[in-house]
Amino acid sequence: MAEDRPAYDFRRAEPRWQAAWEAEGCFRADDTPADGRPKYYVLEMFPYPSGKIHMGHVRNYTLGDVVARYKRARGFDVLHPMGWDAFGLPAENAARERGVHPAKWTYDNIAAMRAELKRMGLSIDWEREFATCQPEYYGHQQKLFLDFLGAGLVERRESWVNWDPVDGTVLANEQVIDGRGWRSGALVEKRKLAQWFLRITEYAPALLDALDGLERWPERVRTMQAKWIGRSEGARLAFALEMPEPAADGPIAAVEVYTTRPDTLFGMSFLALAPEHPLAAAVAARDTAAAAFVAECQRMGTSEAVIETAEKRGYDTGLRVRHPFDAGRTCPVWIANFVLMEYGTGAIFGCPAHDQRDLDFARAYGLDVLPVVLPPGEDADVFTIGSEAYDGPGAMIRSGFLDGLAADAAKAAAIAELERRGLGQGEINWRLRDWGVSRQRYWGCPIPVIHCDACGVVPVPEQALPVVLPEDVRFDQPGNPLEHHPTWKHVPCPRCGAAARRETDTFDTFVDSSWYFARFCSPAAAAPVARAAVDHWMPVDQYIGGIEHAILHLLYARFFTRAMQASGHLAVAEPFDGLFTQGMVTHESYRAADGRWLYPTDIEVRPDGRVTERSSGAEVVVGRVEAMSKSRRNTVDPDAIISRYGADTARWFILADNPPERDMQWTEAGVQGAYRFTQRLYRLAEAVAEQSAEAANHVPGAFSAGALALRQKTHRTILAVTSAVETFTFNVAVARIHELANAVSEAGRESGAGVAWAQREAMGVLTRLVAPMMPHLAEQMQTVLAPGSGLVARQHWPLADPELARAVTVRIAVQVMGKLRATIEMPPGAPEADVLAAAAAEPNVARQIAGQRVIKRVHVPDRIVNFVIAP
RNA sequence: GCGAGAGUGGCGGAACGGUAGACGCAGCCGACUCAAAAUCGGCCGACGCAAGUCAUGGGGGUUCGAAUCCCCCCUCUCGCACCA
Repeated sequence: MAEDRPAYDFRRAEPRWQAAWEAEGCFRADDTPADGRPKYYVLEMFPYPSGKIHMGHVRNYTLGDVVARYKRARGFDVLHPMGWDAFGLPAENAARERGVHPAKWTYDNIAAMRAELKRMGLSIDWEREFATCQPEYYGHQQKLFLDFLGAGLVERRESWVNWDPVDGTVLANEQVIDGRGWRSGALVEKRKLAQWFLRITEYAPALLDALDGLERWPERVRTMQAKWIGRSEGARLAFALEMPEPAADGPIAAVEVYTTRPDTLFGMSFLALAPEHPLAAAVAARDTAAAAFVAECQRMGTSEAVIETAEKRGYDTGLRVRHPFDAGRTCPVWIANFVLMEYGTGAIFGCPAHDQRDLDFARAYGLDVLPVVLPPGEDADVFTIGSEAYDGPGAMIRSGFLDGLAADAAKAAAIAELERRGLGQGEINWRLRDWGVSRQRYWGCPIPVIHCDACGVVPVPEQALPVVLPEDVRFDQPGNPLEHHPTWKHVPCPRCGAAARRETDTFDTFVDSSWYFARFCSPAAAAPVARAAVDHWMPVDQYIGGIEHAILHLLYARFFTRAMQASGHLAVAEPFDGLFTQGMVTHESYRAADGRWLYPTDIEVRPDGRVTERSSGAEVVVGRVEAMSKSRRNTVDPDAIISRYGADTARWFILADNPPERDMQWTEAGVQGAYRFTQRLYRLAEAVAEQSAEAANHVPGAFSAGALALRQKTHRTILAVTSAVETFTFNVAVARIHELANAVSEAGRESGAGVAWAQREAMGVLTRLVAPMMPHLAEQMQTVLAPGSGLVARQHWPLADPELARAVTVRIAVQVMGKLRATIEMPPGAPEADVLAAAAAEPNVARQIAGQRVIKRVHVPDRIVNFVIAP
């Protein structure tokens, strides 16, 4: 709890130091710096301006600020900008629900959040700030799109969207709840629309291969991206239909299938089509039951998670396909709700014995299960499949010319045979799909093309950019306001001059966030980027953000950077040299007896441990610790925390609590502990400054044992904290800082030679070690310890004296049979014979090995001795 | 459903394959105080008088030695392409 008159008054100090940094321009960077300092570009994922900053932001920007301030202290020229991911659905929802214009809502939110971020004392170059909803930004994005179009990286084609038939609107996946539109409650349908795609699949091999070079990315993010890109080797083959099926575009005689398991072709028992497959549509055209089934599948929406978790269902079309290797054999053709049109060819062959999904489907519909891969050690005559498919290695059985081959060899043999018969060929396939960027919404960057009846799709000429969103739009009817606007879309064709229509779709907001990091290098440039600036600053040296962006945002940004490279905007292929992904901020949740969620500020913890509602005194149920969310009301307002405890306290608690890649739990007790530490450090600085005033100027000739020990602790702490900051283990850095502060306090209890000097040295080091984490407090400590010596924000990171940091003795653990029996103190690097002798001489050890035969003596220098006794 | 991670005292966590529990929070005891708060000092995994034994989600394995490496399982988290 904040005392009435604390020793360190953060309420006065924090604004004062923020003003001082601002006045001295401490955090400004140049687009193309002239001095020779090495560059370091620190970037946190920029926020969506939702209205207020939340603890996730505080955590993200604290982590980034520690890196930025630390690197500055290490002599780097640091670029640390901030902006706003300002387009998106919530602004439009606010417009529909409250009648406020998206632009006003967004800019008001930005103003509020900027003020909150500034109170955190972040070392940001605010002169580079921009919002993606400004024409000065998105106009350049339109230029990039036109360049990509010119480079062949853009395509227009049809794809499926979620359609709300009542609201007459395309729905985002998150707006589809249990198959119904969130606002209308109407059953959602899938609809085909012509849309713009960026051809990210063109870069699939490059995006996959380059993952190996991203050594400063978390392994798990690289793994997730590799799996997402999903390279697979298999075969594409055609199954001839027994009878061609008439269809609108002419009869369909065969179905193409992509498979990674051509070795299991002899185990095939059915063929399954996606509900959107052309053959499924052809069957549905003449078969009302099929049409009903397809329609039902289409009501599931487009989300893959929903499709794959739904019960596996199918419809037997009555059609049959011929087996490619077995002329006499045919298999039924089903339409199945779990087959995805977007992957492969939209049709699969089912081998239930060796694929779990196929097996579940076969069991549900009584289809054959034919094992063709025999696991090692099994007998072919009795081996059967129960409820689990077998996808391990083995030898082929009941597979004609493949019999006896191992599965791998069988794949190659099956592909060779398909090619010989002209039925198919080996193929490398990618799970990654092209990036659909069209959105039927107002609050986004307009796609800069014009549709002309005569000329087709015509790009907006560059001199006509930016295509600016109209401001006079109405949200009182469903659908896209750009579509309804009386004049905006009506323009002459740039090519022939005839009446034409603007594209009314806007870009996916992922496009906005796919190049902002490049724009930050030269935010005022007349082109998307100034070449000299991006060449200097890119790539981002350290990117920091939530793990939830591990795939989409980071993959799109990687693709965009390559596309910008291909179109000559910059030289690098990869945007982020180092990546750190932080965990979420969580909090206990509270519920009243009647089920209402309560805010942490609504509750009270009684001395007896009971938790009650502040207003009524009624008992409160303490729920799980969960990610902070408005719906559960388990949120803590950063602004309130900063007002009550100060920015440094909030920053310190966030860093001290746990490793930053893990979820952290926000607790009141934790914040209070952090607050007490800020006060304690400041009091310690005052006490040391007072006691050692006369010691400040001359180094003592001699140091007592205690003074020397403190000096050693100080210099070891420099090494430990440096290494902890470098490895993002800030919680360990905090622990080491606590230890040094404890050591300074303890040293104060003796009065040996040089103690005061050593304490002063320690406090000077502490000031600079805490500066990246608690920058305001560090400045204040310095005014006490070394008045008039300038801003800590401009000072160099402390250097450890290697002589003082070196260990004088090491403690070696002595084990007998792997169990600890004693520890011994030895000089580092002591000869093995001495160590073993000392170890064996320990009474506890001697007792354990007396009368036993020692068959092995393990000695790991400076760490451990282990005596192994004969059994 | 598929893909990727995580799990250590009452709590957050520390620990190059080498003394499990650093540091902090909470708690307990003491000092200061008329008293409380703040502050300062001490104790603090479980069982045991002790020697010691047990203990890193559960079960197996590798090793002189496993929180750490391997296999199986459980629970939780993130992602699944129109939330950002």
